[in-house]
Amino acid sequence: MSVRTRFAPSPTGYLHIGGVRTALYSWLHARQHQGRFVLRIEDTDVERSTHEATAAILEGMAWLGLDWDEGPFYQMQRMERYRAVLAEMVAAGSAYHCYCSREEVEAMRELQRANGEKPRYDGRCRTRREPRADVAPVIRFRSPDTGETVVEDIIHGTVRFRNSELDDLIIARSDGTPTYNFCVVVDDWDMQITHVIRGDDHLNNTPRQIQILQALGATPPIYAHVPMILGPDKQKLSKRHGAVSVLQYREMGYLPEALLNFLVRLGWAHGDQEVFTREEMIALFHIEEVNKAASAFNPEKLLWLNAQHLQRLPAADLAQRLAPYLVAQGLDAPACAQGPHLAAVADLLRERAKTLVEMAEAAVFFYRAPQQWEAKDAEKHLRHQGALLSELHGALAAAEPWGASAIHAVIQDLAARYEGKMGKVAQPLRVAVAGKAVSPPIDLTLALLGREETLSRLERARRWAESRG
RNA sequence: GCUCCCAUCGUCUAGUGGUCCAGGACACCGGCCUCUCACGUCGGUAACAGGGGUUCGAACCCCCUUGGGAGCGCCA
Repeated sequence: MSVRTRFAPSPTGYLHIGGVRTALYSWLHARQHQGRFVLRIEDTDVERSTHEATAAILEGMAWLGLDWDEGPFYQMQRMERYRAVLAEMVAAGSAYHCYCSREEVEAMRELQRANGEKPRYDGRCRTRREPRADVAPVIRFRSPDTGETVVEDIIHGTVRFRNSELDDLIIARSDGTPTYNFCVVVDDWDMQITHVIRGDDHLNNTPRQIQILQALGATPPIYAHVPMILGPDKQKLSKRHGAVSVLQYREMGYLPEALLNFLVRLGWAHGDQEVFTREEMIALFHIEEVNKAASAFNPEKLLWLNAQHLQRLPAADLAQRLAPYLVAQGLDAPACAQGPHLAAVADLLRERAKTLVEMAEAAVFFYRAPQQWEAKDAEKHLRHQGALLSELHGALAAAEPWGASAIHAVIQDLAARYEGKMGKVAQPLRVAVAGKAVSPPIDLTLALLGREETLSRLERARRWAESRG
């Protein structure tokens, strides 16, 4: 049988980092087995589900390149099917109507808790014959009282649950809508999911789902419960840890492949390899090698990985990814088209930027002359340098042909006359042109900027220096 | 409280009974490179939670303790 996996988020919020990792593992598993990856939206919680959340999930998946082969399926559109299965189960006696009020059940649980027991429904409606006229019943699954249910988990191994621990759970609300544990089972069954890969917070639900599957006469899928991702402080990952939504990472200038690479390594390793391409992940990842322990999210390592992937991107590709971030810096397309070739700029900037946002910030001066110089840098490198700037202007105006080596020669010649240090010349030049004391190598920078723009910026700096004495 | 899961450097991990006085990566600290900032490179600090077993031998197997997490919803 060919592999079929699924990702089944509920649209009650953004697509978060933890969800992405289980999606990634499921996707990877399907891809490496030439299987199918199914996307299913679990929207049966009408109260909390929103269209915005659904849209954010789809957008996040698309950005990450986690493409699905089937779906998205929406559970709300499968109500008829659920009702039919529910009716069959009631008819077969594997489920029954329960007329207990919420208050009654709550009182029951309260008492059990007081006695130090695990709160559970006692099954008092199992044998009820007559419906209560004034209450809309829920439907409960009739769970076996004896024996045990065994989960064979790819990651955790064999996990045993005594059936006496599991009570008769509600599978349909009093308004007739089915609940989570029931929907997943029917869906995974109908969609012929072979491998259920999900967070290990679901491990405790699994025996119940297996029991329902058995009552339905279906064969349970293979389960893999992956550990959770914690915040850097080892606490449950939440908003106070900063970004948890994938789309925020896009905003912050991360590459999807870097985020995926980071996530795949959280709980899994392939020897000493740290950097993986999408193809390598598909080829090398194995769900059975995933760790059992939860792992902490490490933002510094993600940043480093992002830099690694920035390093490896072809220049043209890099430029294309960078463009939207330039717009965010206030540069429009025409402005960029007039300046130096973006691929060349990006290529120059890549090894000193860890995110696309940083790279965009560093790229701005190539397309827009600095409005003012960084005060400290101007004070240190421009002031009293009128003569030097003037000489530089003259020499660069004469440099032939305009290019890094000619520019380099100009700087060297001048440096020989200014204490012999390159820095004595390069720094004033850098501040004049870039507006600050940090930029890529100055010869390469000027070569890209162009002679005309360079001279005009130099001239402005010279006037400033002379006006300041 | 009950049930289930988990436990190697600060963090991500390698390690599946001897080749481990525990390897790699991020971060951190130092050197080198250098026109700035970075990149790169060389080196350093740093861990098998504790206690019992099993074994000639345990990071690796078993048990207990401790610590962490999850579940116990007409949420998913």
